[in-house]
Amino acid sequence: MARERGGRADPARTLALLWRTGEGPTRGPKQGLTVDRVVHAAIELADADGLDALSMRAVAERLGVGTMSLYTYVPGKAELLHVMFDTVLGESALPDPTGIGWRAALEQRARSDRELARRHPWVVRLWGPGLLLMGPRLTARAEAGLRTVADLGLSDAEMAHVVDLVDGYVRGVAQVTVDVGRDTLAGGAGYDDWWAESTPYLEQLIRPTRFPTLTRVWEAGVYDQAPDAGFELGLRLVLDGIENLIRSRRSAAAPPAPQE
Amino acid sequence: MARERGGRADPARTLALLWRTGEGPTRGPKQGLTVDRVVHAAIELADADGLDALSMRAVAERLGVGTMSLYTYVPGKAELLHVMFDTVLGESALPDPTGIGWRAALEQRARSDRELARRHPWVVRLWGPGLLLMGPRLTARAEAGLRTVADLGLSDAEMAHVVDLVDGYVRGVAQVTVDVGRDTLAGGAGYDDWWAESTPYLEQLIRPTRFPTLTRVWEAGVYDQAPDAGFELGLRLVLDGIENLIRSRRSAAAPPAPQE
DNA sequence: CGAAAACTCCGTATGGCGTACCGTACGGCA
DNA sequence: TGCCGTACGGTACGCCATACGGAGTTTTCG
Repeated sequence: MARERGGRADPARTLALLWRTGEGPTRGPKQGLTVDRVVHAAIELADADGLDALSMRAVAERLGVGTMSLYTYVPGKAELLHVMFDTVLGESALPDPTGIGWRAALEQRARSDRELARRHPWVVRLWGPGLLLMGPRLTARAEAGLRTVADLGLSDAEMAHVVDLVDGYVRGVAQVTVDVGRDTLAGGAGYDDWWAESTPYLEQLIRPTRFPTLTRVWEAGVYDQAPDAGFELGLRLVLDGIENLIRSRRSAAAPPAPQE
Repeated sequence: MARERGGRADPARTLALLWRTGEGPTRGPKQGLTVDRVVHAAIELADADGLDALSMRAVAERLGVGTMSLYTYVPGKAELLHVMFDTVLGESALPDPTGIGWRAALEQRARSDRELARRHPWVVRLWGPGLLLMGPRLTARAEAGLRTVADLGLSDAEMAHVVDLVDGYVRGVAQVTVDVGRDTLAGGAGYDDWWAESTPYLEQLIRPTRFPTLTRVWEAGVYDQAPDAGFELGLRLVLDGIENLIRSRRSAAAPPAPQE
């Protein structure tokens, strides 16, 4: 009939895992591991060898237990990934706008996220796409983000969208920056290897006649820069856009207020 | 010694596949399929059942051939995904700024991409993260994008960053919008099912005392909206930011020039 | 105090995947 | 005509997540 409770795809069980609610068993042998040890082993493994190398076997081996023992602590791999994600989110700072203002706070938030993505390249593969479960850290992030832009004259929806915009921007840059390539790339060759080896062919295919602007920009060396060279510029533009919005909302609320 | 040429992870072979350069064999039996038929079968399959259901076996079955026959046309699954991606990119329009201006052109580009992501939810999983190979459509996109913001007084690098900013924004929204959940979600339950079933637990965990701003916004119903409700607002802010930049560059270059 | 119940650990097995290998049949070219 | 490169595809290998069930351990209850 209904799916067995306590198993996989059970919101109650998964949320209890994320929030570390739920008491352990009273009967039976002592547990040799903890959820935390499992999660941290998985995180270390993902940091070292990438998400694609993260298998239940590998995690179990690193912990010196049988593969199936992990399923005592975690309902399945999907849930493990969710907990890994929420755990590592805790490393990103949640700056308070009091004193420094909303713009500086959002900027710090963005930079902190970017460093998180550098430390743990695999998070960007879990962050953007797919369902995000509200674990304690993600919830704290959401609260802090909204608080940053509260009391600026924005509507509730606008507050949420503005924070999402900044977060999404950082995620987008991280996705092209971070060497996720290592995971995805066929053959195990590095990003630079592939790029270097394919350049001669590309230069033959991308003729200046058909792609004049692109070749001009290419030859100007723009694509030789680090792929996140535009991070600062983009962040500034995004924040400028937000500032525009805030100013317009403010001036609408308070009639006598010349701009600039 | 060196990896066998013509095999996998060979840039020459992969690029030839993307650009449809490279002549077929002269000897041997006639080929029963074409690269195009393979790619389109794979695209249909991904559209219908999601990326996770896309296996070489499934593609072969849909085409009525043995699994291994696919490897005659395509070096491996990774390369097939690259070709699928570049193929489907061709569906997105590349608006010309002449007449309508750069802002309207970028806006159309953004909207067109968003519809592409709706038609083929799986593209957002290939788009952002990982290495993007310069196939013909991606190249055309880059050219068109740069052309849109050429001659506005921006530097070459700024042109590239500005286009990337808009593209990245759309990708970010698409990633949270699109029902990628179907692929990733454990247990096969729908997004709404999961959300509905987990809400009571969430409301117990996310106490108003600890997360006052979040609960206020939550209770205002902001998160009941479609997840891409902020698309229009965010796009406007991003374009505003770009407009700021362009204006500042213009006024710096040409001293006596009233706008409009 | 003994037995049942609840629990951990994990060996084994199932069904998926990508793809290497190789035998067979084909067909253009010498 | 015969050669040899090629297409096709069966089989097999080594991964993966994980279902199932047995053996051993601890708590609880009769």
